[in-house]
Amino acid sequence: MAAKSEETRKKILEAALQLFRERGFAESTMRDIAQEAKVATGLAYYYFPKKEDLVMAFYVKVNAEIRPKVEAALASHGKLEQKIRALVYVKFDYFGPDRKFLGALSGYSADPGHRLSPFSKETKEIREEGIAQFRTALERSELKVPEDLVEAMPKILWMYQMGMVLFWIYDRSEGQRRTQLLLDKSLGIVVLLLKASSLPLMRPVRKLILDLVDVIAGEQSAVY
Amino acid sequence: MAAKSEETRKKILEAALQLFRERGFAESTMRDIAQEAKVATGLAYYYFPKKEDLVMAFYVKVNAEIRPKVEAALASHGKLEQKIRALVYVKFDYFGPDRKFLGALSGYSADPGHRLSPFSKETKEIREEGIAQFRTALERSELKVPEDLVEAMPKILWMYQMGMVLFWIYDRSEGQRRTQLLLDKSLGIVVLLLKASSLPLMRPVRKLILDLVDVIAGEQSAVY
DNA sequence: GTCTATATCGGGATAGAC
DNA sequence: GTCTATCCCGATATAGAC
Repeated sequence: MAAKSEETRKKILEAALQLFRERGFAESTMRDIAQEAKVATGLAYYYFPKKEDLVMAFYVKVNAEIRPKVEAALASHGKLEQKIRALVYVKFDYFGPDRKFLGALSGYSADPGHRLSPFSKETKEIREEGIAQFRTALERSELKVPEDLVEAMPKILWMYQMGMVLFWIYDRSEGQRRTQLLLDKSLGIVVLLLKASSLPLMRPVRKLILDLVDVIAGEQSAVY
Repeated sequence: MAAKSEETRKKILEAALQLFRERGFAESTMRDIAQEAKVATGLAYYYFPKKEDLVMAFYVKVNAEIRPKVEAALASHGKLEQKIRALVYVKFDYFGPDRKFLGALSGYSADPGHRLSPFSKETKEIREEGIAQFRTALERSELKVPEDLVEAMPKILWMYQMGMVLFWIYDRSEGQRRTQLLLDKSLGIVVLLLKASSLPLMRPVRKLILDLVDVIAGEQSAVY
């Protein structure tokens, strides 16, 4: 029975997240975290050998908590555009209080070699789940995705989402209006392009795009 | 006559850059740097109050050193595509030995609020110069840029370059072949799109794109 | 103004007692 | 599993020599 242990672990993680939210990642020391959780510093290290491990735990927690919200978003009626928008807004809503914290993390985002990067090996499972959300959105949409794009299109949409989230993180306009604007103006184009890409006429263009996706998310990459 | 002082400053900066190259940014301590430059730690701080200041000095140095190479690239005959490629390759060639170092810096790249970000206020001058390179490339090209795109197009190309450089930084394939592939495959599309955008037919699309650029590089943003 | 030597503060991480 | 005490090291400040 690991109930007690689970309890302590949770207590520490929660204290960490609270501090991360309040002050940001770098500004929260392991000492502070332990103190906030009312345990000894060493104990925090017992459960989370590195400060980064707290972040990984955060990722996993987020993923679990967000799942039902995503499912609700996907279950909604509405066209593909609405579904994509809903998926993105689930993240904005959920991460609302964590913008500052995410800002600190996004430093790692560019480096696929870093454990905490959304493109790393270590976050692969979470990433796959994120991509799957868009796969589902496409499947439940009015769009007939041509066979050769079935694999790539969810990845492209996931990347699009990541871009939006990154922009949102650093969007200092009140209520992140600029991000909303960007989403409004770009989403239409994106969906239009997806639709256009399905025309038989577009086959050569599709080939080009697929090549690009292959290079970016290619075998040798840390991304896949 | 500040010759002596200049000398010392240069010595420290050079030592720093050497260590940054060899071990990376975080791994080089001010102690190490001072030692490498054969001066006391305090002196390094006298010239560069924060470690970041060494990086800003690096940016400025790079900018000066790269200028003649850029001019050579722009003077070359060849079509727009060749000119863009040449501009990007100037950076790859120059930064070749600094890939690891740049990797550490690119952590800041996403945050426009950070001094060292290529999108920050503090790096504005350098950024403007980078954008101007593409403006010149366009002016000297066969492409007739429609009036309403004159401002945005160099910015778009600069962003494209930044993307390539970022990809290159983390490209672990030997000789960064994957980046070359990506450049080969994407550059053609980019130029094609630029050309297509000039057709009068495309006016509504242009409007959309300009709106997007406005939002991304908008007034409220840290970027402009 | 230029430089050295030394001190301080704080944070991640660990060893070992209970 | 949990705690206390401590280590190690980095950034940075400062006192004061030249």
